[in-house]
Amino acid sequence: MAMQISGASLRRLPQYVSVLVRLAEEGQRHVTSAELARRLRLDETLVRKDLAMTKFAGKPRVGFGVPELLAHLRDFLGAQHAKEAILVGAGRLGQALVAYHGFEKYNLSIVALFDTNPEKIGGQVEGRQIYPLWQAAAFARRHGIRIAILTVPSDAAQPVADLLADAGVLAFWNFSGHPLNLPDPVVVLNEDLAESLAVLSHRVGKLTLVGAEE
Amino acid sequence: MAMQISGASLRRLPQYVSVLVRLAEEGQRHVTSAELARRLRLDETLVRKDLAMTKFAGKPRVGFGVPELLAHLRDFLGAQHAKEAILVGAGRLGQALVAYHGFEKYNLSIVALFDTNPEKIGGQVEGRQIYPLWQAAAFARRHGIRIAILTVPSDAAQPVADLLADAGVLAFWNFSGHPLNLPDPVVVLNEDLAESLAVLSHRVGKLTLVGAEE
DNA sequence: TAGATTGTTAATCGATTAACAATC
DNA sequence: TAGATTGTTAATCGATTAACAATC
Repeated sequence: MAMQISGASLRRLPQYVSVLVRLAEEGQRHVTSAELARRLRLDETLVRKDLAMTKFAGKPRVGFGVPELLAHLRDFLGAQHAKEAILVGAGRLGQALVAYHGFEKYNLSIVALFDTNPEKIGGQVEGRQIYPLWQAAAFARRHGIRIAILTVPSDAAQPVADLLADAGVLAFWNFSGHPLNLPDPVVVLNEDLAESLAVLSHRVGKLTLVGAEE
Repeated sequence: MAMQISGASLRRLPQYVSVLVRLAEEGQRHVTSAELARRLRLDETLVRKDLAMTKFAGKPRVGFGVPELLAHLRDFLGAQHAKEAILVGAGRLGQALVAYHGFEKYNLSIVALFDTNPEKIGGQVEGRQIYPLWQAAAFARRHGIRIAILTVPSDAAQPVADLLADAGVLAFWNFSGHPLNLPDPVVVLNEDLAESLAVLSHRVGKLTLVGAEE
């Protein structure tokens, strides 16, 4: 019992949140699963299942309370606890992530950046200091950091992750493209642009064969 | 017949490519499905199925020819045709993508950037010119651009995509976080950091409950 | 030949969709 | 009450894994 929510369901929750935000702005009090499904092009049963997984109950004949569901989902998504993260690799992608304001919704803040480039060290990005990489593990240990965002070159990913895991980091958001190998309780979320690009490239290849018109 | 390859399989192909590149550098001539599976933590049957979907045949008792399979997969992933893309939204994420050199492997080049910010217009990123947004559709039409990368704010995503689709763009790589609604032959690949962050945030939330030690 | 490894068919698993009973 | 909508159980679908026959 207490069924674990699937990754696929979890990925849909932010989409519900974003629709609910719009509905709340429009002052709508309730929404049906059919309406949510229509807006997100999902099956309405799937919507009810997803919401049921978060333990939120709707009302027959009425639907789901918009502000209540919104608050509930935000809470469920871990927005209740403030979380601090460090970012390793202050290149363009790293800087783009620091500037991305989507984190705040999840109560996640990037408190420091680390890099090996002497020209970057000592600088700031969006008000956060860039420190030398060798200080990262000690920083994580001292501040009890549990989350690290890796935007380092792929060769550096595994050694950096090992160091940080030793220092108590429990979750890695890995943009390096190199799959990480870490002991069990550690959470790794791999983000690989090359994978997506493969899908796009292959699909476009097919289109251009078909679309030989003109 | 001529079974369509699944998105899940397609996403694994770049991983095979990256392992094969390493094996090729080490001078290894052949590799077994078991070895590929071990390195990527997959089931070996899955590896054989994925490769079979691309119509590449291995040799019993020997395995798969490393250079041949590498060339075959690159070709299958659409690396055979040069493809030109434009990028709309020259913010930090857009600039990070322009600087990301993974595209080249797929023979995809970003030929121009577009933005509404007058301070950015006329500037360059990695040698590519930034033009005013209102010129994007005409540019796409004139140069026969088939691929657009959207790194615009979420409100702007749909209207920009509509304009570009009208101008003949067939594929969108959408980083805006706003799901796009486009007529059928058009390929849309949504990349949503918020979805991934939801997964991470929820998993970390669980960990910190358990990890109440210390 | 014998045996390692492929390629493919069958079984399992998990996620989505359909059907429908419960509820306000 | 009647009927719209939820919540849940059953059916379907697709992807992964297991079993095994084909092959060099």
